Amino acid sequence: MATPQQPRRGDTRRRIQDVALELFAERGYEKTSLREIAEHLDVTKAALYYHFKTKEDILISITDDLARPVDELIAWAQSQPRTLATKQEVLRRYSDVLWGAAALFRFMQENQATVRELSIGESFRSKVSALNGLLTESESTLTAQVRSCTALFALHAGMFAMQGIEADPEEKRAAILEVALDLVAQAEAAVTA
Amino acid sequence: MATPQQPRRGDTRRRIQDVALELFAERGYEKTSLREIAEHLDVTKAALYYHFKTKEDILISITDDLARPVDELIAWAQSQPRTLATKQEVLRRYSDVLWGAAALFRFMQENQATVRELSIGESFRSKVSALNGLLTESESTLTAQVRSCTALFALHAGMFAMQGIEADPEEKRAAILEVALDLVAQAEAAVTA
Amino acid sequence: MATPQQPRRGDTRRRIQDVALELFAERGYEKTSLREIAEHLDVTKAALYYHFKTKEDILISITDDLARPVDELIAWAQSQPRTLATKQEVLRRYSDVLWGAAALFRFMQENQATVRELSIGESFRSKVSALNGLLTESESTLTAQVRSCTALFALHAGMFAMQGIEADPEEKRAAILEVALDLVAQAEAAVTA
Amino acid sequence: MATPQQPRRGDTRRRIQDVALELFAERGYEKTSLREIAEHLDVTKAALYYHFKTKEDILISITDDLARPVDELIAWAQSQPRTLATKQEVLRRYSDVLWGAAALFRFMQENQATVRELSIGESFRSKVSALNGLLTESESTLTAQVRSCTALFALHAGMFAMQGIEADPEEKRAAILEVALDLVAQAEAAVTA
DNA sequence: AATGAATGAGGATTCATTCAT
DNA sequence: CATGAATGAATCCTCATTCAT
Repeated sequence: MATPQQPRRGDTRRRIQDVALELFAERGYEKTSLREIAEHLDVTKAALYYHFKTKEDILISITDDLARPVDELIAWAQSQPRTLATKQEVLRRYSDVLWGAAALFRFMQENQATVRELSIGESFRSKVSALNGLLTESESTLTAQVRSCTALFALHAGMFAMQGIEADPEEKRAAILEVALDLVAQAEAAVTA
Repeated sequence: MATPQQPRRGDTRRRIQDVALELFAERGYEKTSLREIAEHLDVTKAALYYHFKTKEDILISITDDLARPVDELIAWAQSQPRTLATKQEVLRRYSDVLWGAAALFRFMQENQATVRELSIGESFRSKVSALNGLLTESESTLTAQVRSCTALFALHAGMFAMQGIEADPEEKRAAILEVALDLVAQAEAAVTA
Repeated sequence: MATPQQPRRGDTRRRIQDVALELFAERGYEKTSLREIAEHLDVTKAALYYHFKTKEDILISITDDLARPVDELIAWAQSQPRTLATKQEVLRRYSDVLWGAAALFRFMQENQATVRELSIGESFRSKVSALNGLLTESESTLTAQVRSCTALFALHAGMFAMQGIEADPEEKRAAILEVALDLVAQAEAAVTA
Repeated sequence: MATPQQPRRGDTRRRIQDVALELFAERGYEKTSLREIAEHLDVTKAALYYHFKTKEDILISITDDLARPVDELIAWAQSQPRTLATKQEVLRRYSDVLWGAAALFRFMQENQATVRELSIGESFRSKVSALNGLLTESESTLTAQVRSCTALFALHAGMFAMQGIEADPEEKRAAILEVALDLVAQAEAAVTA
């Protein structure tokens, strides 16, 4: 039965991703150097290059792994009827996805200027855009569209920006979701009315 | 008479601020080098240092100039009764402030990770926090609090993140404000009820 | 076989130290740029940073290596009786140490203003001070104390400042040592008398 | 009459020299920037250039003013018989000169590496050399020559390097002079014997 | 699977100096 | 008598990346 004490073998790749994401989210992409990442892992910079072609590649690999659920969510939603129930389920699931990979989404939100110039930028933007499209009916009121859109951003903002509100994290998350659900409901109401 | 060919003459300091903010907002703070700024202005890097002590100092000076209205708004709000009307007026004025210095606030939003490590980070955070405090009643429902908070972020997000919605900018801005106003109204209703 | 054409191979670190010390002693610490050092070695500036964290670090490493004998001398002297014989042996050995790392001590002497602001400054000062304490009896005449002190500085000055006197280096060194030995003898005599 | 309150007029040139010397002696020539000097005087860098052609020029002017006594001393000594009495008087007067312009000589001693590359370097070296020549008889013993030389350096070292010895400054200075006088006496004795 | 040694490009910053006003 | 504005050259240092071993 192996030596569990050992710093694991073979999973270096994942450890790099973990540390990199942590640092990227903490200090920003540009301000995080490969030297830092390597030092945190007690490895050489060159070791990183054995596992990844470039710095950007590390980020891409992280995104590939962690953002897949968003694609799955979009795919699922596209196969459903465009009802209020679906939209609300999208929000519920999106909330799960967001909290499941909080570090990555925090990173995306706090490094938008940087990410925009990276290859993942476009793909991320298009995902958010797709989600938005699923929630919004382009023929409805401008106000209704904004409401749907806001529902989405409420979830985003809720992850980190609402630290002013003190409450049990899970309760807070529930409250945020509630507000978001309500927003799409109102948006829908405007159309149906 | 009138303005001669070269627009330089004492206004270099302001020109630096303008170009810097433009580039910071466009490409991010870290990725914008002083060389770039200097080249855009057709000046030497050293000239920048005649006007500002450090790179960060350029940003600080911009913030000092452009974020003052936020402080004024906060001061005003603190002298008003904590009624729904006040809160809605805060949102209206904040919307004006935001659009009046769009580039700066866009920068702040898209470079959060960077800004957090800069001296302006804390001061910006505390301003948003103060505004939040003015909109939120800490003894009200969690949901109500989230709603107030969301009103604020709707304005923020509205500036750049809602590009999916195609409409006349002014109309869109009005719609966003309307949603925000509605959110605080709903929050207030919960308390009063 | 034997040493091939290129003498590089793991000894880069030492080569940097050698060239750096040479240039520091020749042109002064501030006036010696890392570019110069790199060029003398036919390496990139960045290579220096692979081996040393900072410019000051290069100097520190040199001092660590070359000033050790002084510490050993101090330690030895402290384990001996405070007799004239011991003091004279201290001077003899110090003379050896000084001439054994002439470039470093020349540097220290000719860059005092600079060194004072560097981390090695304090440690160097304290070494000289310790040596002085070993030669001087604080309860003896002021003149006697000055004489002991002068003995030490005669050795220092002798290394470079006495170029006016033309003579065989070794003979000159012997003469300087003789004068120094004589000075402590006179100092001691005053006490004993 | 007149306004003595005023920050003096016309003596700016001297004030620059004073501040410059103070800073040069304190932090070293290279590490003292013209900006620093200007700031200490509450003037613009450009103002310095009104009074002096270059940074080096400031130092030259200081040296010209303060080192003149050394030239006078040398001239006087050359007109005297080469007796022990003369040599001792040279030391006495040199001690006065040294303590009369302590900052300058401290600077010279602690910035030798820098000074060597400046135009004043050669002139300073030649003065010390001339003094040495006046104290030393080239046909005497090597040891005797070293003794004379050491007498001179004892005075130099005495100014700053003997801070380990605690005593009233004037008494210390007297003791140092005594040791120096004694050294040339011993040197002379060897020849006469 | 990883290291040791190095590079080239570029970063922010500082300096002595100039000159029109 | 002095300033305000600017420059060109240099500084130390950091970074992502490479490659032979």
